[in-house]
Amino acid sequence: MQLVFLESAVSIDRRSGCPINLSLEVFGDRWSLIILRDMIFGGRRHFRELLNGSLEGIASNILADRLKRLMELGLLTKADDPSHKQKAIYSLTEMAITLVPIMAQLGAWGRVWLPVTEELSIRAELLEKGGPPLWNQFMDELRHEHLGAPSKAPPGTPTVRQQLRAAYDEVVARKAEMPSV
Amino acid sequence: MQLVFLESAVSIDRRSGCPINLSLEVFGDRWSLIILRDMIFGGRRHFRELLNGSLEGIASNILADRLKRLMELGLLTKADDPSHKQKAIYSLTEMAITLVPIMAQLGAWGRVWLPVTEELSIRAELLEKGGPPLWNQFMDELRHEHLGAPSKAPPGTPTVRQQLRAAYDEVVARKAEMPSV
DNA sequence: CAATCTGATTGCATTTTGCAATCAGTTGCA
DNA sequence: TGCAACTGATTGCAAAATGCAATCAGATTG
Repeated sequence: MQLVFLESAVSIDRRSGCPINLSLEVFGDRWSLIILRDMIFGGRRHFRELLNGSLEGIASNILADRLKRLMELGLLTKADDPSHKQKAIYSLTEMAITLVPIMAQLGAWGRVWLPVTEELSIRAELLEKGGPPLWNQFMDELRHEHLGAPSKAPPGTPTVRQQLRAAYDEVVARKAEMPSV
Repeated sequence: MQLVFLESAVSIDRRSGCPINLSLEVFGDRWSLIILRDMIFGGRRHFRELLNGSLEGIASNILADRLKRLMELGLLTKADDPSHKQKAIYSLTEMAITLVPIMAQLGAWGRVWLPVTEELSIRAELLEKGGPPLWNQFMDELRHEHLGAPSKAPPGTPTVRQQLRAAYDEVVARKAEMPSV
């Protein structure tokens, strides 16, 4: 940690000005992207939701550290929850919302080459098949949720997250019916 | 490190079967993707080329460790160099070649949000503008280079790597002419 | 007023990382 | 023949990151 990064208080190495290197310096660790994944696809906004909801079992000190770091890097913001004076709501910034295409490509690649489970990869499959139009719809929904942007969705259309959720539930239900398959 | 990963000798945690998580377990570190970037975009094939050529200055023990790991994960293969009995040539596998879209998206995102330098981001810009057709052409070229696949390129067309290199050289030349801009 | 829930923080042992130095075998050249 | 340079690594060591368990104080609920 040596050079000041942008105008924020976070410092990162800046080993080089290569975009791939700089991106790696932002999420080249085992947890940052997992947290963002849970916020983007799981809709989690609170510390406890992220702590207990994650399949991978992040430790609370690491979660606290990464949330702080992601805020300093400009990927998250934090606000008070009106319903509970100690509760904080974390929001994605535009910078984080535009990670959706990267998440989609990562998911698509992992689905092909790594030992994914069916119920957890159905979402990646849907996202891949939907392509950039679906990614854009999803990003618009996230802007509505997290940035208060006006919703562009025609009323009555299911949200992308609902579609992903429905596909997941369907696989889980099918697997429960036919446990041997 | 607990569970055996695929059929290889490498073991990784398998914290969950989520494709994004598994992808992160493959390159959720600061060096693996840098090495693959230098092989894909820089055309590097030897230990020394990777060691001395990288802008970020990887240490030799880390390079050795990551090359071994990437081989065990199925992203690289190693072969003897006929010209030198101690020299090894590293090749990308299909698994690694299909990272091109991820690299392109990472580069595009980093170019927008991080303090990249112009000469290092021109390639990301070109790759973004070229879109999937250019990515596919590039992947075909890599298959030809690394897997011995027949070349699909019409004779006389510049390779994608040549195009990227030319764009980089142009920026460097322009900046040398007008150092104040 | 006690139990529970909130978002953390602390201490500590283990693991991973990164730098510097070093290694033995191979090659090129005088 | 001899020796320097180059090959792909390996080793030792200090520093940093990680992960677990315990703990915290304030807010809310029953």
